[in-house]
Amino acid sequence: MTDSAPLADTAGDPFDQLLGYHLRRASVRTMADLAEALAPYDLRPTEASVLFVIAGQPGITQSQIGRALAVKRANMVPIIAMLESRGVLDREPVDGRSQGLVLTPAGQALHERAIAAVRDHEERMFGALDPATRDILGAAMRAVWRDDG
Amino acid sequence: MTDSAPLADTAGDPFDQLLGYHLRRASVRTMADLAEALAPYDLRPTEASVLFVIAGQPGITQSQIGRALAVKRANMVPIIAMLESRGVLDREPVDGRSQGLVLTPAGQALHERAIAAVRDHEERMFGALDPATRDILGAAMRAVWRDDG
DNA sequence: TATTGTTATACTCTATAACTATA
DNA sequence: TATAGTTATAGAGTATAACAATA
Repeated sequence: MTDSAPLADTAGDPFDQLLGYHLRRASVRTMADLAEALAPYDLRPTEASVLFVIAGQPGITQSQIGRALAVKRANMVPIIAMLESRGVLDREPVDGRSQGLVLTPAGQALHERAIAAVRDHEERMFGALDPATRDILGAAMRAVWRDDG
Repeated sequence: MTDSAPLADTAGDPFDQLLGYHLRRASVRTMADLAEALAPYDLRPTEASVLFVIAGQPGITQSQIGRALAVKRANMVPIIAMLESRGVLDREPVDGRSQGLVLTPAGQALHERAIAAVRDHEERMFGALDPATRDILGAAMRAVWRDDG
């Protein structure tokens, strides 16, 4: 090491160079804000994401949603059950074991409100970043989580 | 909207423009890899981060660590208790209610191993990104989670 | 009055194992 | 054999409320 290296700085912040740490902190803060934004609709972030998928692909099954969102089959069960019990979605049997999922009118209305809440949330979290930075961020994040499956 | 807009694409991926979604997916994958990387040392990511802070600031109290890491006071208790019971750290009373925390020799050795594991992990997760992108990423993530406190 | 450490408790999300029924 | 839905269960991290002891 050189004798003029700013040792105190490195010792003072052990996480300075650790992208994973800042990624985690940013994600926790973002999720907390999203949870708060969706709370008025009694929606958890995961439930909202499921709503988004069904709205975009009516008739999709819960296993397919799970694969799209990286939510395990077993964990999809209570999410779908909750949304169904609230009258947000309907199950339409496609064969003996699968059910196509579609939003009810109430579900479509809820979806619209969730979309608006998420848009506001995104603006709060990332609105201060310039578009070029946002693009780099999006591409990099995709590269990180898509690197495998 | 223009008549040549690729509607199918937007409908096909409702999360395309949602930075928070990709941030979350990247964070989950990164945390899973980190957990796996630290598992051989029987260390949870949060425990490792506490180790890092104490190594960088010997004598720090658990409340101070909590503030630095955004871990609630109440949640610091079992973490510190676990690390102490493992012989990783010692408590040195500074006044009647606070205890300065320092790593034991075993704790320092564990810290070194954790550092190496985290470095390998960071390389696995972000090594494919070029340095300029990593810098932009780090700055943007910081801006997101530091925007308030 | 404010802070430290603590206990108790609950929620969200993730993970695995195993079962039934169907393809 | 493989897949869909399901049940049960566990773990990690986060959150709040409240308390005693100390500053």
